[in-house]
Amino acid sequence: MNINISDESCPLRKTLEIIGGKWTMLIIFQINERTIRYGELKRCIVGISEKMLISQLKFLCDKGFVHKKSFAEIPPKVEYTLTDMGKELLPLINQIIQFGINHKF
Amino acid sequence: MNINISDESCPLRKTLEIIGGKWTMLIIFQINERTIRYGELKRCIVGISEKMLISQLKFLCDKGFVHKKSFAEIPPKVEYTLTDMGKELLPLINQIIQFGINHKF
DNA sequence: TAAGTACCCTACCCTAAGGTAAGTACTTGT
DNA sequence: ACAAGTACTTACCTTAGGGTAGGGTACTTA
Repeated sequence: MNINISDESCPLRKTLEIIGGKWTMLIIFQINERTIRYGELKRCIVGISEKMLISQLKFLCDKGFVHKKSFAEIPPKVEYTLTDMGKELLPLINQIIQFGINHKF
Repeated sequence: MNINISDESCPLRKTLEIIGGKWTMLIIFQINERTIRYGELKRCIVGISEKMLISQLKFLCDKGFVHKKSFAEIPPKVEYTLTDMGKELLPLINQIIQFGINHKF
C-alpha cells in the first residue's frame, strides 16, 4: 500500500465523504444484521430527527448500503436491511466501538 | 457485544465525535509511522488550511493521539509523531481505505 | 369525533465547522 | 533591500449540515 498523497481523489477522502456523516455509521450499525422498520429505527437512534433519518436512509439506499422494501399496506410498512456492501462496514464499525471502549471514551 | 441503544453516551458516538472530523483521519494517516515536520505534513494534505491543520494537531495532541516535539531553533522546527493510541487507529484507517478501493470510490 | 399510528415531505432557520487572508518573528539567501 | 522559508496566530466570513416545526394521507382505536 503506497498512498502518501492525500489529494481529493484518495480513497480515504472519498470513503469518508460517504460514511463520514454524523449519522451514517449510527444508522448502519443500528440496522446491523436485522430487518428493521422505520419507526423502530427511529426509536433506536436517540436524538435523530425524522428529516435526518429519512434523508440519510435515502442517501444510503442510493449509495447501495441499504435496501428498502415498502409494503403496499395501510398503515404503511417499510423495512430496511443492509446490503452486502453495507454489511461489510459492520466489522469496521465494531472496531471503532472497540476502540472507544478500550480507551473509555 | 450488546450495544443496541444509540444514545448520546454510546462508544460509537463518543469515538466518532473525536475521530469523525473532516481532517482527523487524514492527518493521522499521513503522520502514520513516521516523524514528520509541520511543513511537510501541510504539503502532504492537499487542500487543508493552516488554521485547520494547526487546530486539528492541537486537538489531537490534547486527546493523546499525536505527540509534538518542538525544537528551540531558528527557523522553528516542530516534529509530530503518533502516540501508541494514535497508531492503534492505523489499521482502522487502512480498512476504510481498502473498503474504498474495493468499491471504487 | 377526536386522537393516534405509520411513513414520510417541505420550508425555514441557525450554528459551528471550516475557508480566506493577512500578520508575526526571526533568519538565510540573492 | 527584499523575497522566501519556518511555524504559527488572529480576525473575519461563508456554507452546508443539520435542527424545528408543521403538513399530509389513510387507516384504526377509544
